[in-house]
Amino acid sequence: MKEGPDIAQIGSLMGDPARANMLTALMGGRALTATELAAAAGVTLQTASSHLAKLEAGGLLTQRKQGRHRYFALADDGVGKLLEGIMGFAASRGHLRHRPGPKEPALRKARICYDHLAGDFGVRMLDSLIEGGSISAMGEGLSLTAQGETHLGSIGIDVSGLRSSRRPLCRSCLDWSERRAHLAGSLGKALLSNFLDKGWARRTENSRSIFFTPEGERRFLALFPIEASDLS
Amino acid sequence: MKEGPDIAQIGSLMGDPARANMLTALMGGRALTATELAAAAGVTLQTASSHLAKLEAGGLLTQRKQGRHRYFALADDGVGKLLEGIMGFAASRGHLRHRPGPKEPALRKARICYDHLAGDFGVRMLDSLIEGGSISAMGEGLSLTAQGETHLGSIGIDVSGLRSSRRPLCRSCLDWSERRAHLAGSLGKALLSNFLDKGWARRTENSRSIFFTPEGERRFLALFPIEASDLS
DNA sequence: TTCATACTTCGATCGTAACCGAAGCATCTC
DNA sequence: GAGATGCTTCGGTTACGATCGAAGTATGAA
Repeated sequence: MKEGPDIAQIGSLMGDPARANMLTALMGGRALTATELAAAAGVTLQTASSHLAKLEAGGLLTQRKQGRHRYFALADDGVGKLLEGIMGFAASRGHLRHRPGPKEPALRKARICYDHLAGDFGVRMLDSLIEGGSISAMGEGLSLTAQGETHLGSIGIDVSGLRSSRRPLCRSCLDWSERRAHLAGSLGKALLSNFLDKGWARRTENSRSIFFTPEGERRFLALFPIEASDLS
Repeated sequence: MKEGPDIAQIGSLMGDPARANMLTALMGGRALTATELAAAAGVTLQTASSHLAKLEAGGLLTQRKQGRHRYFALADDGVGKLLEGIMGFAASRGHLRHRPGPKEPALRKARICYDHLAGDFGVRMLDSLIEGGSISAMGEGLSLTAQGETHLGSIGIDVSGLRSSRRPLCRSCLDWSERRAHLAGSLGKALLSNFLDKGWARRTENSRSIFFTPEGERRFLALFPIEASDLS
């Protein structure tokens, strides 16, 4: 009866609304200070501090001191993957915090999922890469083709450099808003960075949504075309 | 701030030890009555009833009335997948309920993971199928080869029948005890059923562990050989 | 040094939810 | 029908943990 890993510990860590809000905020990928996280969770600084200590002790967060600030971030991309998995599940059961605020549509269109692009744009990008033969899909697995390596190289992605990292190049990640897969892994991260570097898009403050400039959106859509017969 | 799916709801559902024990018990794959689950969780029947109602309302469980019994089971394999994901994560962070009881080694050797084989034997089986060319792996994706279809057909697995189901044939599932992948999906389920039908192994009462008979174990190991140069 | 900012620790309050006893339904057996 | 079993609902207790005020520590600025 006392066998196996303990679900309850991490469950209760994520089960508190304040902590869940903090984790969701950190899914934005960048490290945040205790004060910022307190604001995101809607609690005072003392309370936030206590929550953050628990999350860190639980192995979900890491802390980095920098001057008089303490920056917190998700411990690794395993945490991000887990959170996205739970979000997808929660969405599938209708557990939405659905006061469909003004930022909601922007979030569905394009947002950051830990370190890569998600939402409508993220799903479209992967679909287009598969249709164009740059990525081949097998079950839940994705792999970059030789053609894809050339293609992405021409955009400015150094694939061979990514290959040397310990992290998988391509991973599929279930998108909670679209209920379909988008591209994660080091390649997904590199692509998003590429768009941000080129100025096609930028992050927004205090939200996980990604804002595409009109020009950036035009170029993105041109770069990742999809079949007209899209039924969604 | 109030954007996206609500992690906290399902987090708190799994965060209570009694409920976590119930869910873990149901990972055994078979439906259990309220009384059995109360015993598994170590609470009285009234308390269990309340927990079960919450889990059902949260979409994690389904209920089936049969006579004066009520059988509860995981709502679908999405729940199983989620739970296994969390177990793997919890194990990776050392969140074990580790009073390494007498049943622990048996659980690591062979256990049921919702509906398929996990543990050392589960990992070995997948490794062997990949080595033998029956399954090809690409990233996290798995697919059955033509050779594999013939091979498994000779054991008595009707692959074409499985293909017609809506559920994916092959899926990789991260094993929390071995920290490597084992085979899930409808094929994983069919293989386990096959072993049970042949009498090679049987389920144990009140535990997720799978007991192999000496003869069954011999045949299993012969059927799924692995390279001698196994470093584990 | 003095003051301000960032954060943690302590202590006390308070609400919620887990828990069980007892009573109430439902279903099966005889 | 009467009695047993399986489970739910109700009511009241209890304990845990989330919360914040206040005080304490660390870092930086003046």
